[in-house]
Amino acid sequence: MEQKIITRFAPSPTGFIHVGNLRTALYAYLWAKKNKGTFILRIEDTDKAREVEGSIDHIMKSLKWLGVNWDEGPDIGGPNAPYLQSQRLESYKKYAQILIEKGLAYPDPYTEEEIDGFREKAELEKKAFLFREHRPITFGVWDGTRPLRFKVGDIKSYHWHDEVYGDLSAGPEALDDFILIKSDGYPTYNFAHVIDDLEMGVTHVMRGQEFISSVPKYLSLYDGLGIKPPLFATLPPIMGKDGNKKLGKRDGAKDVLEYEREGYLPGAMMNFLALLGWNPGDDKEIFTKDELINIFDISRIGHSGAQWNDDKLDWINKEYIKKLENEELENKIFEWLPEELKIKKLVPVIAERISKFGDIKKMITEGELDFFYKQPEYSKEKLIFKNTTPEKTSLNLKEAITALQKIDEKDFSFENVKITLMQIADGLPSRGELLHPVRYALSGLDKSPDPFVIAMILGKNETLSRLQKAI
RNA sequence: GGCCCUAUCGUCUAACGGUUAGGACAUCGGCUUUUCAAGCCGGUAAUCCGGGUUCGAUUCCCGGUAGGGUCACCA
Repeated sequence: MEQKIITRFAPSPTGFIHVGNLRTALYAYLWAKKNKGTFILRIEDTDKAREVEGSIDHIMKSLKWLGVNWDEGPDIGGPNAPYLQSQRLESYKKYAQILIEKGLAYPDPYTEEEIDGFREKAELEKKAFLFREHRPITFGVWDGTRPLRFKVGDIKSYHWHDEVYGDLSAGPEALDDFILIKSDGYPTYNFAHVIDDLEMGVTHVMRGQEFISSVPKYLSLYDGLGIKPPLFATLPPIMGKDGNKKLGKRDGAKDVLEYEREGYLPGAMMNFLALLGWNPGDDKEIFTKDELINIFDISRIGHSGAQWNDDKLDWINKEYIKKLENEELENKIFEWLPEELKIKKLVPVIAERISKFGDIKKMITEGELDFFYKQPEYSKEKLIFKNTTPEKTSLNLKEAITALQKIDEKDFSFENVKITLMQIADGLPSRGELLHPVRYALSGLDKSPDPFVIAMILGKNETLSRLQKAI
């Protein structure tokens, strides 16, 4: 029988998880679901100094919004509960004890100042700082008040396989006596995640490429513990939109819930995130969540960093808006509209003009929609098309009114208005001589939807009255 | 500085050594009912450089260069 695939996402509650980290969660989720496996949410709250109140809820809300649902986690429990590292201290102590007994862990005898001194010296000599070069000859007894360090057994080069990057290796410089348990009793990430992954049966560790250089450390710990490491799948970095820097909160990496507030669809965000560093191998770019789960494959994750691209995200989101069923589209758009603009006929006009629902807010503040519910104000001069005269314009408009008058109110559709107006316009030297003043009289805007749509939405009476007024 | 990773249009990327180097976003031009949007059609645009290996390198190897990561009692 095949081994069950178990993946996890393990954020620390130090604020919101930005969109870059969220991709890691997504890939781990997709891989688990594709293999009918388990996706675990584990909270790495071992740094009490950096912990931000409310983060855990915020993180869970973010994942839920995106549609990344966990099978085991702090809120729903699971066979390996608890899923908060701060509640798993006994486990770490147990394994720390094992390492101490093997002679592979020892209390750090130095003060922080002394270590800073070592570090500065290394920097001055342009060398990497290695604690093991200062390893004490004899180890004291660990009383829990000193940091507990791991003693690297074999100082050697490590070679390992990564599911994404292939065969990797690093020299002995990558190995060091890192801290297992801090002086406050909490484990470090380096230690805790290894123990948790072991106890939770995690088969694939997916994480950002910033952890590659630490892998030899983990490998040496697995060796010391005498356990087989899980498979590693390292993800390429996501770069910020302007620089080549890794995407971080400083350079604009946003909270996903910020995108929710801007009116992006979660499916579109998932789609976009999936494509940032992964591709299906063909030209398809728009996927439903199920399609993504079905087609996702670790082997097609790229190796190089991808730049965040809002344009592409907007395009994908628009594709998602186009796919929305009428009723859902209407509901979504109405959420952003004031009462007087909740006009059914307006929905398609707005829909084709936005790439995210937040754009509606902009349309409203810039007055682009006002004319749909109130008589616009405009200048007389602009009513006249290019070289025509006021007299000619008003003559054309009168002809239009007469023709439109003949359409029955209930037949005042886009098509009928268009046929009627076009018939007159085609008889003129330039169609604009009629179409421009009509459009302008109805909207009062330099840029607006076409006159037929506007007329259809306003209805026969309002349309005629505005044209009359223009004359 | 040590160690590590990466390198195809502006951006995301495709191309199990043999392609007119493909697609998408963006951009530019045209068309479609005057403006805007949408849509359709079309254009511009890339294998970082230098050596090998090979009949043949975007592809494999080496070296440069450039970018990124890491060297915490952070994860």
